[in-house]
Amino acid sequence: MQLSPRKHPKQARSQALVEALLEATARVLETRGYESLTTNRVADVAGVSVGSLYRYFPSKEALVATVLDRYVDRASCLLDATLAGMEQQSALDVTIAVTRGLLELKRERPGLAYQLGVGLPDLHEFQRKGEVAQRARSLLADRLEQEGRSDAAETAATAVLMLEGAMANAASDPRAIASAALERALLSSCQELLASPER
Amino acid sequence: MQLSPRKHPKQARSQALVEALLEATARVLETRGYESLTTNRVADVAGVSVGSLYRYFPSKEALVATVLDRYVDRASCLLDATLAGMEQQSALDVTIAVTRGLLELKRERPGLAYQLGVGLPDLHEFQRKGEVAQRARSLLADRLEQEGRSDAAETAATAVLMLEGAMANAASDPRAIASAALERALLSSCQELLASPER
Amino acid sequence: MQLSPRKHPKQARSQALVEALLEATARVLETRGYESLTTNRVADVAGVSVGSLYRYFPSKEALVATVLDRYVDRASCLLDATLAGMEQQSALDVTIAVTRGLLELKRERPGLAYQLGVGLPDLHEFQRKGEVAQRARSLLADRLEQEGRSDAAETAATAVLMLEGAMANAASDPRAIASAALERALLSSCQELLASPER
Amino acid sequence: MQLSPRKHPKQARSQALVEALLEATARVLETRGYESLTTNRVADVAGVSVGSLYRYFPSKEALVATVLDRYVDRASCLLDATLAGMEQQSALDVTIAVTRGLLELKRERPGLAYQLGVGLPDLHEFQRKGEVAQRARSLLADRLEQEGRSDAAETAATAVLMLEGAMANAASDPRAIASAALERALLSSCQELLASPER
DNA sequence: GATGAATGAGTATTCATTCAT
DNA sequence: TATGAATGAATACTCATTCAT
Repeated sequence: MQLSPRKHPKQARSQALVEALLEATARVLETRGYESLTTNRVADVAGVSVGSLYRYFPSKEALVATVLDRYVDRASCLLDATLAGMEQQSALDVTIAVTRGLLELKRERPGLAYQLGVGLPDLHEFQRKGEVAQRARSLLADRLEQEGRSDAAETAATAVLMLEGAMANAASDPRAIASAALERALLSSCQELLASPER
Repeated sequence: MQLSPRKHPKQARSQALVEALLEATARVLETRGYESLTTNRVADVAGVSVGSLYRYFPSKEALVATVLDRYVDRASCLLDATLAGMEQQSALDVTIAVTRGLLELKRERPGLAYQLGVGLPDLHEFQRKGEVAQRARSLLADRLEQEGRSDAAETAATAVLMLEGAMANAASDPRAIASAALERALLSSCQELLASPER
Repeated sequence: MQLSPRKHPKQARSQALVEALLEATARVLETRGYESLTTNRVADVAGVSVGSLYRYFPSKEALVATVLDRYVDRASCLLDATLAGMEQQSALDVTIAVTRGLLELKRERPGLAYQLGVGLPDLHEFQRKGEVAQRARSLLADRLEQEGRSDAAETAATAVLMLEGAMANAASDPRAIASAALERALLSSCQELLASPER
Repeated sequence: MQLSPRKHPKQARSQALVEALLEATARVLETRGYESLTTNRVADVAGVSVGSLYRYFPSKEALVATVLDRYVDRASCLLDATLAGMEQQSALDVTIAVTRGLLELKRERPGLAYQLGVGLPDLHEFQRKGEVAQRARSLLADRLEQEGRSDAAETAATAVLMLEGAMANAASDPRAIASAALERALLSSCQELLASPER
């Protein structure tokens, strides 16, 4: 019996393949956009055959959807993590913390953030795209309501849409998304929107 | 007796056809996105044959580019019109006025605004997409510099990116783009970003 | 009652139209070749509408076939005219005379001769293309037989094919078709082929 | 035990496919002409899908150009081979030898020879069509000059044009191209044109 | 399992032909 | 009758997906 150098050779290989494909997809998305993403190109970049691609992903859309899923998962976890220790804090503080986190996330791979944020067609398979925004919206609405805001839902929706749009758009320019000015601007708009009691 | 209802029957027909095609293009864009826009579909929706489409537009891209052009033209004129009577006013006031104008424009056809804003691939034919944002950026930067802001360029870039992204994203949801809260939020973020001297 | 300036105004106009179309067809053939000949291009060059083209010619092929017909007719008449006064002369002399005549004809519009000779696809409508050659062949064969040649048919076929091919090909280069050397060469090959009793 | 019937299965298959496509192209050319040659028809005749055609040939023109290339290559090699042992011989003898060789080549597939010779439109991709004729012309001109002919260039041009045209045209009729009379006629016209000092 | 050649439905575009004005 | 805008079948080519090796 061998000293398991790898848990499950077969599964490990599969996993590596899947990873290579997802990374290749992300890279093609960043460099060429969804319009130019073909399964053959992805397979090439990943260094595997198209056949292998189709062993692990049933369609081109499923491939991209998985990249999206992971991104959404990370953002969603980040949301959870941020929320974790902030049960007692204000909607504004939470929003600021979340915004900072998401900004940081998007700064890692601005091109990918941009393409996943605004470059995907509206297909059934890509529904999760809006998931984080939705969660953030309802979370924020709840808090605002707890804080006695009567326009909680509306304000939350607005804030999320604004922040998301601004970040996704800024991600089209790596320098813009990285700028401190953007961060300041986003945070101050949060403040304006959330800090004060409604007028 | 009617007052010449049509100047030139021929031209009127051509014009009607062109309009029908552009409107069909806009509709297909709104409902299916660029990815699913085919020349045959546009011709179908316009109620004409593909051949007619190609009599007036040399390519699919030219067709979409014309829809884009018109939109950009309207936005650009709006920019000019807004600027016209505001030579003496502050960067903030001008930005607020422009933002209101653009918001109103995008409220007309949110879906179209969304697709033209973020749904087009980066083709040479669609270069004008960023034109208004660019003009707005340099205009704003100039004003800010006149007002003595040392971070004029950066602030202008940030403001435009934010506003543009926020509006385009909000346009994906007709109710969001129409909401008064969004307008308030955008304007207050303008205020935050532009009103005060840098800190 | 008017002093008929033109016999039949209507017919005259029609005739002018037909001529314009045929000349335009010839010109397009010369300058662009059959591959690039479109009915719209011909109508443009003729200065009339496509609709008018189709009033007088049922199809693109019919149009080209008519140009071909006229050319074949001219060549055929030339053949008749040449033959007319030569009933008593040798096969060689007749062939030389005919060759000279055809050469002269092809020198008028080398480009057209070339395109009609070798540039047309093998369509049913263009069958007359080979007519002159066929007539020449049988005529020549008869004479040779009268002169006692046992290989009359074969020799006639060979001579015609050679002369026709050589002339059509040479017509691709206006200088070549016009050269005295070509004429000398063609005539001497006639001599070689026809003058002597078979060996 | 077989002696490696196939070196590389993969390569062998590709090669077979390419051959099937080229043969199908030649056949469609022979039977229908370039005008009627479509990629789908070629693929059908070859018994493969259009997609496969495009795996090996980037365009319809490239496909036909390859058929042409092979033909031109064969003719060009034949020219070289014929020339090889004839350094000391007369222009006439060389021309006769080359003519005989080309005639033999064209007799293999008269229809293909005809279509490649006169049935292709003047496209950039088909430039090699005139290559053999050009080489023959300059080769012949050189020899004639060495032999003291003052009209070397002109005579060479005429001879080549005549022979080429005659052969291509004769190839339209399998019996004609195969006939001994044609060969005799061509050779005697060479003789006439080249043998004697100019008159 | 992996491969990549093969497939063929789908898309942009052209052009002969028709027909409303 | 003349016009030329409109039609739509046909063609070159692409790319997601399959399957024989």
